[in-house]
This record gives sequence, C-alpha cells and structure tokens, in this order.
Amino acid sequence: MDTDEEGEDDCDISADLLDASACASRRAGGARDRVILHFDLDCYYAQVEMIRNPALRTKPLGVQQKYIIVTCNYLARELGVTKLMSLKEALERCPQLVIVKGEDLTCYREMSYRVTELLMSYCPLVERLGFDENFVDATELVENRLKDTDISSLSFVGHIYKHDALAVDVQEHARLALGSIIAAEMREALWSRLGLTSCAGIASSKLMAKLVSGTFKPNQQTALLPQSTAELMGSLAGPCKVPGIGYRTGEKLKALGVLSVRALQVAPLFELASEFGEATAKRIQNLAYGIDPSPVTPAGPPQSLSDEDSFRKISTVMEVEGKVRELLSCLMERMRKDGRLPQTLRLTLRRSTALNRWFCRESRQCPIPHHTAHRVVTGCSDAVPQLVSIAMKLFHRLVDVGEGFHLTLLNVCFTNLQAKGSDRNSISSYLTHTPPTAAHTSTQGQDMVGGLSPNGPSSRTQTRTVAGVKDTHKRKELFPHTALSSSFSSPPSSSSEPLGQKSLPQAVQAHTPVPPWRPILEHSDEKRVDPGDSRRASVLEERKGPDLPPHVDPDVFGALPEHIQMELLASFQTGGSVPEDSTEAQGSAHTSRFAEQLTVHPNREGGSRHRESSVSHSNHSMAHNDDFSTEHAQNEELCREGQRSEERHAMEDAAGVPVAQTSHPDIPPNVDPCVFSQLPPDMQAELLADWKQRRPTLKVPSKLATKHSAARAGKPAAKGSQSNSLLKYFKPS
DNA sequence: ATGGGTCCT
DNA sequence: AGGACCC
Repeated sequence: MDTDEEGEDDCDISADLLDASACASRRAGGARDRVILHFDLDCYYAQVEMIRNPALRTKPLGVQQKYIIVTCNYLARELGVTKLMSLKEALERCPQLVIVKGEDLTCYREMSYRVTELLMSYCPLVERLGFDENFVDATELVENRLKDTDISSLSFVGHIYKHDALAVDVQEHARLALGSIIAAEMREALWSRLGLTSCAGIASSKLMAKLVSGTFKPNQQTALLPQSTAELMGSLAGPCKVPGIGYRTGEKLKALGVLSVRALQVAPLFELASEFGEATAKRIQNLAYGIDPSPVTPAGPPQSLSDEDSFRKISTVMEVEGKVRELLSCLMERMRKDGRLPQTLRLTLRRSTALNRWFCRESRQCPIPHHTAHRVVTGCSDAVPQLVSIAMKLFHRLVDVGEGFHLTLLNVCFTNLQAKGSDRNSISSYLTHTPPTAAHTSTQGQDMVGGLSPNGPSSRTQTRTVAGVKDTHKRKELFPHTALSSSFSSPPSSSSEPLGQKSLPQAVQAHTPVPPWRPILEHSDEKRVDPGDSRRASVLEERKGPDLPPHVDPDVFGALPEHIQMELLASFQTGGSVPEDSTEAQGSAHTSRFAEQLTVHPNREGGSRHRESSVSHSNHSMAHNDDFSTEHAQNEELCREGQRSEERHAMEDAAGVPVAQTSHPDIPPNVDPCVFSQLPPDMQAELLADWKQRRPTLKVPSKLATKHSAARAGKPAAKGSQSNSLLKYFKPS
C-alpha cells in the first residue's frame, strides 16, 4: 500500500495541532518549520492596465472580458464594483467606471513571468499559482540570514495576525520575523522594479501563508504565528474556503453534513474516507487543521500553451474554421517565442447546453507531425493551414456535423512541449525573450540536455536538493539591493514587448548603485535586431563583470556552454533604465512612504505604535500618489483586442412568452412548464436528462444519497513533480 | 462567468 | 478524455 510520501508523521499529528506543545515536539525531530512566503498581486489585471496607461490610476477602472468585469482597481471597489460583476451592474453602480478590455492576456502573462523571475533571483524555490500569485520557500534564506543577524534587534515588518506586533516575543519567532523582512524586501523590489503592489503572507506552509496573506488587503503583509493557526482556520466561512478544497469537494462535504472547517476537523476519518478515499480524506482533514506539507515546487516553463474564445453561438463549420484559424495563429506566435516543439495539439469545445451545465468541455487531441511542429517554431506561415487542418479533423471527431451543433467555446492547446536544443527551454525564454531567430538547426543542442544531473534519477528529490542547498557555500549576504536603479530592462527585441514599461517608480534609496549581479551581456541586448525602433536609447547602466545569484555555483556555471550561460544571466537580470522624470513631487513622496514601511525598526520597544505601524498604508496613498511618468507605448499589435468578437452584450435572452403548457412528470416544480415547452426539443431532452441525473437532491446527511456516475473522488494533491527549471542546469553538489 | 493554468485518474 | 483544483 502506499504510505504517504514524505509526510512522515504529518498526518498523525493533526490531533495535537491545537495543542501548543505540538510545535516543539515536532521540531525535536530535527525538522524545523519552513518559512513560506505567499505573494499576491493587488487587483492584478487592473494594476497592469494602470501601468500601461497611468492616466487610469486616478479613475475607477474595470477590466472587461466578454460581458463581465473580471477585476477592478480599488477606486472602483470603493464605488461598489466587485470582481466578476456583470458589466451592466457595474455600470449601474458606477457610471463613471472606465472599462478596458482584458481578453487578451499577453500583457498580464508577460508581467506575471517578470514577477516570478524577480522572486527567483532571490531564491530559486518559487512556485506560481495563476498569473498573480507566487509561493517562495524562504527557509534557507532565513537560515542564512539568521547567522549574521543580531537577534535581539529584530522586529517584524507588517502585521502579525491577531497580534500586536509590539507584544510579540520576537526572539521566539526570529525566523518568522526574518521571513517578514525578506517578504518586505521582495515586495519592495516588485514595486521598485516592476511598479507592482502586492500583499504577502508569511507562515510555515503554503496553505497558511496563502490564507494569511489576504488578511490585510491592498499592499500589506501579514505574518502568522504558529499558535494562531487554529484561529485562522476557524475563521473561514466553510470548507470551500480552504485552498485545496474546491466546489465539488465542498458539495460532497455538505452532503455528509460537514458544513464548517471545524466539522471537517472532527469528522470521523472513515466517513470521509468512504466518500473521498483515504489519502484525500486525510489530506483535506489535515488542511482543515492548517496542516499542509506540500512543498514549494519550482516554476518551470509552462507545460502547455492554449488560447480560447467564448461566444454566444457558432454553428457552422465555416465559422468554426475561421475561429480555429484565428486562435491558432495567435497560439502559434506564442509557441514560436517559447521555442519548444509542440508535440500534441488539443481542440476543446463547449456545446450549448440548456442550463449551462457547469463546464462540460469535450476535447480531442492528436500528435503534431514533426515537420509541422518545426514550422510552428520557426515561424513559417504555412504552419497555420496545416494546424487548422489537423484541428478540423479533431473537430469532426467531436461533432457530427450532420446533426447541427451550437458551440459556445473553442480552445486550442499545444501540450507535450519538447525542449529543443536545451536552450530556450527555460522559464527565461519566457521572460527574457529570445528573438525569433529561426536559424539554428534542430540538431544542435543535445550537448546540454544530457547535462542535467549526471547522477540523478528521482527528479523530485533532485530538485529539492539542488534548490535547498547550494548557497551555504559562498556568499553570506544577499539582499544588498532595495534600491538599485530601478526599472526593468527593455528586453531585447522590442517588437514583442507589449508593456509600456517606462513607467516605473523612482528608485527609493540609492545606496546600492548596481544589482548584486548583472548580466554579462548587455551587448547582446543591444544587438537585438529591431529595425524600426529606437525609442529605447536609455539603457544607461554601467555594468561590470558578471556576478551570480546566490544559488548558483560559479564553478558549475563556468562549465556550462556559453549560450547557456548567456541565457541564465539574462534570466537573472532585472535591471534597466530609470525613468527620467519623476513627474510630480507626489511621486517621490509616495515612494518614500513606501520605503518607510519597509524599514526595519529595531528598537521600537516603546510601544506607542499602532500595531501595524510599519507597513500599512492604504490604497489611498497608492491610488493617488502614484503617477509615474510613462509614455505608455500603446502597442497595438501585441494586444489584439479589436480582433475578437465585438458583441458582448446580453447573454441572457428572455425565455420567450409562455403559451403552451404541457406538464411533464419530470419537470421540477420550480420550472415553468410553459417556458419549458417552448424550448427546442434537444434542449428539453437535455434538461430532462440533467434533472433525472441529479435526482438525489435531498438533505439526507447520510452517505447514501450519492449515485455518482463517475468514479471515486479524484483528489487534488500537492503539486507533482516537475523539476523543470533552470535549476536543472546545476548539479546539487 | 473569463481565459487561462496545474496535476491526477 | 475527463475531472478536480487554482487564479
């Protein structure tokens, strides 16, 4: 049978968790608590839009996809707009709301990878969650800093969950306090280099770091003392609010009568196990106690690239083909920049279903012929028709056109991405952007693929080891920064950089003039081809010899092929040009306020400060004070907005005027038979099937109701194996 | 809901 | 191929 991987006794200690002594006993075993940081960018899409166009900063802003506002800035929130509100309602509540379309994710994706990259420059253990969240396992960083920190002069930065920062014994929580300092430094870097505000949570697991990061909302950070774990878990509105317990599991729990986190904690394990299986039963029960041993799994390049569009109706093959072609051209362009070879193509669609039965997507996939894949990556334009033709075959496998059809969504996806030549297979090709340069033949790269861990099978432990280790080696002090000249470098080839990235906050305090490490290759920056565009004359940096991030062993690094070195260096880099004018005085006022909040106040015992003193300024200061200068390069070509369907309004249409009145035995009482009878026959059939299927709609709390057609509950789980990042270029030793 | 992503079964 | 989870 399967024993739990790596969890050791974690599953068994749930019962003592509430017991204060449990922590101590756990540490006795040699394993110390981790220090996990969770970063969550504030109203992410809206922030990116405000960077692209700073004029929006002073206005209530909503980002629209189709007919909904997917997110909005804090100004809009004050005026009653919320996330995922319909456009109509948002405009009713806030007529002045400024809307920008956000269906094209290009800019959000790119900025998102910059964020991950910046965090990775401090510490390789960074895991992405969506576009706007990142986990960092800062355990080693903390441990190293602890060595040369005078513990008696430590203090927390930011909030401490349900505690007065001044009343907390910092010595007792020195590692957590250091975590809060590191989190503050990273947030400051996100601000000074990328212009983004964020929240952070500091705790000893991903679960708790994530939960606590949201407790003070815009632009603040919060640490969680271990003794507050139970209180935080208990404050959640229900099991579904626990990350890792989603809608489905929540519904099943309800059916079992488990309505609260507390109820989940004390539910008999065997009952949970009979519904979910033992492994996931334990897992979710542990989550309810705040126990989450899942590791921070380093981000690598994405496993798949997809592009999709939803619409009210597509019902002819020609329309399908048109849409598929549109999606595929965009996707191909992205794939080309990525540089890996897509080996499989998947087409998925959603059919119009009567009562929008939650997500029923169907898909078919098939291999992509090598010659086609190669054309994709090479940018050969006739790859598109080839892909379209493959996709249409998949379509015909899904849909019998003879019957007529009604689609509501189409998605195309490249998966099974094969690293070609090793270079460009890294997260960095995402960020630092490699020029198209189709040139190289595919055979050139195998020297390095083989280069990863000579000794290692177990990719998982391998990664862990590599990541966790290394830096004790040399370097005692990282984090000189907090100030280097800000702004991110305009990546090579502006032709694909969408963001108007000149808009950066002024650097705060300039003691460290240069980054701790710099790329060797500013020259290659320079040489990016870039025919018509020279607006980027300002890469004014005096760079010196290369210097490596802490986790990189210089010897290993030196042994790598040069082009790999170059890529790595490029990926470590984040420097750039400083925006010249700081516009108004406000800019710097605001900026120094931010600086102040990051300051560690060593001797502030005199408890007069409000507890969140050092951090906290509300979004007001952000909202009103940030205008940085920006020229907002409205980069049209990258944001293919205009191309997508224009009509977005009115998804709902009246069900028609009732006339007939056939009553059907299977129609639920809350459905008007007249309306029902007016529906198209296929829709009627579908509804009936649906109703029939979900018959057991009773409140019976017992485990008897479910007739589940599907198999046993699958389970979410910790992130799996990946080991797919730059780390693989370095051996553990 | 949108337009993405992840991993597991 | 689909299902769960995440944003």
